[in-house]
Amino acid sequence: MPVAPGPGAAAAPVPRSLPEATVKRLPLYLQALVDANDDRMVTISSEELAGRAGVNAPQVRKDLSYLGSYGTRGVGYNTELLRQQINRQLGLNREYNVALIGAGNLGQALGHYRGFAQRGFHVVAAFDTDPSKVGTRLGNADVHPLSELVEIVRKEHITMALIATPAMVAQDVLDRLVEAGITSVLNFAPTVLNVPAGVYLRKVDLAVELQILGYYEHLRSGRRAEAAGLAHTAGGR
Amino acid sequence: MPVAPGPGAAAAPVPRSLPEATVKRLPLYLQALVDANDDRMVTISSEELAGRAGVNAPQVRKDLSYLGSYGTRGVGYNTELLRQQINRQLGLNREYNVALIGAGNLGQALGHYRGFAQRGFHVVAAFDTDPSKVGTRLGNADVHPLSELVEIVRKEHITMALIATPAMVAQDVLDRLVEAGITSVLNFAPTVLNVPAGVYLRKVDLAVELQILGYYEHLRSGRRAEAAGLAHTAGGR
DNA sequence: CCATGTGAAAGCGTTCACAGCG
DNA sequence: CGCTGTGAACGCTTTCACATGG
Repeated sequence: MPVAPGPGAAAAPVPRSLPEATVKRLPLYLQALVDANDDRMVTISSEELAGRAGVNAPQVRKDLSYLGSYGTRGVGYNTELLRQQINRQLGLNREYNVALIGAGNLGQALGHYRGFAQRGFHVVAAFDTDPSKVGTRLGNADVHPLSELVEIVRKEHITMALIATPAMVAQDVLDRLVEAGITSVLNFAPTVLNVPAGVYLRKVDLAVELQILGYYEHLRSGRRAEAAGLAHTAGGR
Repeated sequence: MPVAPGPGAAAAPVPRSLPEATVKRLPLYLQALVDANDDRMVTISSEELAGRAGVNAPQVRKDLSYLGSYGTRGVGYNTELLRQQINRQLGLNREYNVALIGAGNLGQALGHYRGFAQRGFHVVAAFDTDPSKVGTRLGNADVHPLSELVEIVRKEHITMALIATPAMVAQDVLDRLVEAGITSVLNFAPTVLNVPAGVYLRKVDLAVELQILGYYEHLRSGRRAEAAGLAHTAGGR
């Protein structure tokens, strides 16, 4: 429905809006394609790609159809071509400068994580209020006092930020980030944050993930007890 | 894809199967209720709860209706009662023992994270192959060699695991966890893992989160460039 | 009178079956 | 002939409007 590439849109209809669910899977396909390339595969079928990405084949074909027709019927997709197309769609053919706020447990892990730089996301500056952390080095970034945030974000052309602070200060930090002109934020603090329109905020809550896991564990253990005919008082545990 | 709820589970008293989307939001309501309790609120409306959880009011009411009727018409929900009910539904009225595999950057952050224990998830043992890490302490857990995994998991009654290893070894680690009888796993390694039926596997991929963020950043910057003469006010939320 | 609880409608996302094309 | 690309069916989620009951 949103397709029909009009006349004149020959080379690069790049930023077309994709379904959110598809966007979430594209990085998986990308990784699978990189792996397939390492395995010297020149072409790959939707079936094979699906297996490597952990989804099913019709899903892969539907998702890829949103990008255009980059496959060859009867053959499959050219691994390298498809990789480039997904890379382009995701905007990964350029580099991003990222700020990291909070140099505690999680902040340190994020600052040292190599997976970010490998994909073009460079943590170029870290911030913390703790004087004993300021001045230290975190991965490739210096740890600055929070008071310098706005200044440094602008000077270093930072467009994205990771919030890894305690929940209490997360909203204050976010407000400063917005003031500095940042438009994309990944929040690891377990709290709801408010952003003005035009800023994209995404949340990762590790404790929530565990609680979801706990629900299914709980559900299953309840079923196991029932299956054994032990409605209640199912011995110990 | 992981563990279909499955039919046949009719009216069971406590562990009734909830829609997956609802399960993901219950932890948010829980946190909002704890906060509201701290603010001395005895009752709370769906409107107020929605605001604190970052969702909308009809969504809250629909979600809560799956748990039963714990509200009072014309008044709202009793904060403490609702908190208990959600707690019970999520299976958080008991404690879980958790294994942490991988004591690198991310593993250390997870091992020290206090949010887990606060919610009843206790990391009681950590594992790593690196001899320099084995024997050290990580939060409340000792770091053991990976070879002792099966033995210790059984001895410590561990039912859940966090995989924070390099992608290369994640499948091997998972196989051992399954062998040891673990049924719920949260995987932080950026790779697709295969589990037998009956084991619930959930994945958190930090690089993927950043790539999704990058897509929307890219999309927006493309739009800004296009916004030469087209007055198209932001219609987002 | 007010906010909950809920059918019904609308909106998305996934799955399917097969037409289309190399 | 094989695998892609896609319209259409299906199922899950969200939204809405309002009947319900304290």
